[in-house]
Amino acid sequence: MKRVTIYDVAKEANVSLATVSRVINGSDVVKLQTKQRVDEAIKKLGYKPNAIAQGLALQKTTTIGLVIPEASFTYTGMIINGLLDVAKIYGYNIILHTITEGISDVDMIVDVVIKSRVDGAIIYTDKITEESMAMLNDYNIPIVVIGNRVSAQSICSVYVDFEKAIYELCSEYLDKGIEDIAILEDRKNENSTNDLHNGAIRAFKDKGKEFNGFISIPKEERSSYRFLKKYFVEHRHQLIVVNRDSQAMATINAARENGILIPEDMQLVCVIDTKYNSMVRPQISAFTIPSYDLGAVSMRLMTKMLQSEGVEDKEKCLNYLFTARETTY
Amino acid sequence: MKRVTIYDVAKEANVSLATVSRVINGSDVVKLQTKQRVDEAIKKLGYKPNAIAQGLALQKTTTIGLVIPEASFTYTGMIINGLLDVAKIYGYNIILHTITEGISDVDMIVDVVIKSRVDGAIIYTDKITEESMAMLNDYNIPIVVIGNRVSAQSICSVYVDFEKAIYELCSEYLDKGIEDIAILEDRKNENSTNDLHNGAIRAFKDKGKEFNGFISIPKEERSSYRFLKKYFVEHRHQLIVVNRDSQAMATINAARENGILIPEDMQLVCVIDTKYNSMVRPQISAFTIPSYDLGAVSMRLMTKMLQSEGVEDKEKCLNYLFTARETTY
DNA sequence: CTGAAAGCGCTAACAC
DNA sequence: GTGTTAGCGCTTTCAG
Repeated sequence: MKRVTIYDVAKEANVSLATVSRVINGSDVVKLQTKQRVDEAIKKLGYKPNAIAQGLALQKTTTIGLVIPEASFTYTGMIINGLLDVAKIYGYNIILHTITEGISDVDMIVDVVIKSRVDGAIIYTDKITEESMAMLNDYNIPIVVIGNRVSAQSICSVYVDFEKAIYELCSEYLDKGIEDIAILEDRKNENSTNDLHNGAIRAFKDKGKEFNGFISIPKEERSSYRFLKKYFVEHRHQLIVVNRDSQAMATINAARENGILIPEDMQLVCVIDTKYNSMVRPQISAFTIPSYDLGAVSMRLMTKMLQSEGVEDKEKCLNYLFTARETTY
Repeated sequence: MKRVTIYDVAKEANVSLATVSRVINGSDVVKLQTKQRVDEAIKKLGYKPNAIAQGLALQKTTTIGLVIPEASFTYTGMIINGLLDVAKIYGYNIILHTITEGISDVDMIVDVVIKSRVDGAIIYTDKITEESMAMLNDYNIPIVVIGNRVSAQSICSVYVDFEKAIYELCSEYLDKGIEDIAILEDRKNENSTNDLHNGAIRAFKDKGKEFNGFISIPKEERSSYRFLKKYFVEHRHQLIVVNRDSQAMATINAARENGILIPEDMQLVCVIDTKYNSMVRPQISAFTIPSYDLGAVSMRLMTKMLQSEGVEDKEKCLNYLFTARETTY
């Protein structure tokens, strides 16, 4: 089926293509009668404007590039949902890019993102380096970074302050006299791990104590579970903080298999909440990240940047919420 | 920063834009010396070809549209991963569209998909109607449908035969003398539910029996869990088959809260396996769908269609695999 | 209110 | 080998 162009419509409606263009774009200077003729022609021919050609002519594509870590959909899913919903409202398309570890890949993304001439990019990854960011910034394309607090000329960010969250959590437990607190490394999320660690350090320091409950998982270990199963043979904690749901489950299983009762012997807090946390037994206490909002706000921010409405605040901090379930008391 | 065009590069390298174009596209007729000059200019200016303009000129975009049900990332995640990996290899971009219930939305997707002039579309949803499919087919754009067995002139499909899977499962249990088998409706996946149901019916029929263990969830119930909690007060089964991991967990929780032991009193099989099935306790027996492959194969099929290599088989059936865990014996 | 014409950046014949 | 030129489909001044 031959694609019907604006020209075909013009001929059918007996007007010039300029007029058709006006009708398409809702220009109000067209006489109602002509508009109707054009509308009919469009319908009859089943004409759909070629977004590519529009993109070329307008120098914008109404699509934005989304960059996420590969294979991360379980925890980025909600973010993407939020993003898509807002994108849909504003009529933006999303081009999906995943990023693998290793710098070279980042360059590839920058390459693709630039070539595809998206109007903007939303990036969610710990692994992107400052250089790549600078590169992107050079191209002067609006960027929203999710998860890290950064900003620059054309870069905004939306994040949740976990350092603060953990700070408050630790402070509270310290006040209750619970001092043997451990934080489990999440090798897949360096930055968040650092945030957690720093929050704990600060909380302990403020009470005149020193935090040294950071559990790092040796490189050679294939999974948190395998590691923890051995770890718990000799180690105990009163409270353990982990990053993702899968780590939480791994912790529960490993602890249980070593005779550690949760929450009686050890309490557990998962930082990133997902629906699975409340599906498993015991239900896992967690910080609810407003994932959906994280995506929605990012996209909203993006639209603002694109319309160069003044973006008053380039760094948006969203609030977390602690949901106590069965792994704490 | 002003975008640098092919024209700037041409001027810089002192050649015509045609030559630059040739270099970009790796045409081998360019003299090495000129090529080098052009390459230098490209590097110096930081030139990146405008994919939009290329798209216009070539009448193709090297991007394909992916259509999935909204908020489905937990179970489509792996599919998307497979898809993206193959897409990356072949240099295709992915535009992401989500589809909500309700026909009108489908038209919107068709609209967007056509307007964005993707080279092809990969669709994963139960909800798309035959009409919309026909519409898409009219536009003569290559389509790969994931999950359902359909094909047409420009439509291929990749699926897993669950009807057969359930048929075999039921047959096996019937042989063992277990006849009280139930299948739980998945309101979010009509078609799969039907497949399951049909498989069971066929299995029973082949043994000269009748299947009537279909559990449909009343419309007014907000979740499987809430429904099952009440359901299990009066009902028992020897084997229950559910579609998704979340339903499996709901079933376990609801059953347990009604004093039903799994697998002792009731065995449980989840149709769509995810990593969560092996993280929870008891670990859930499930059919492993080759999700990643589903995505990868689909994308591979798409590339074939796009290069109009003869696609010998328009309907690709992938094999499932039964993974027995702790909810069956 | 509508039409003519000049691009947007690139590719692909077709010349030289 | 390389340059010239005519589109790809649409938007947008600028005239009328």
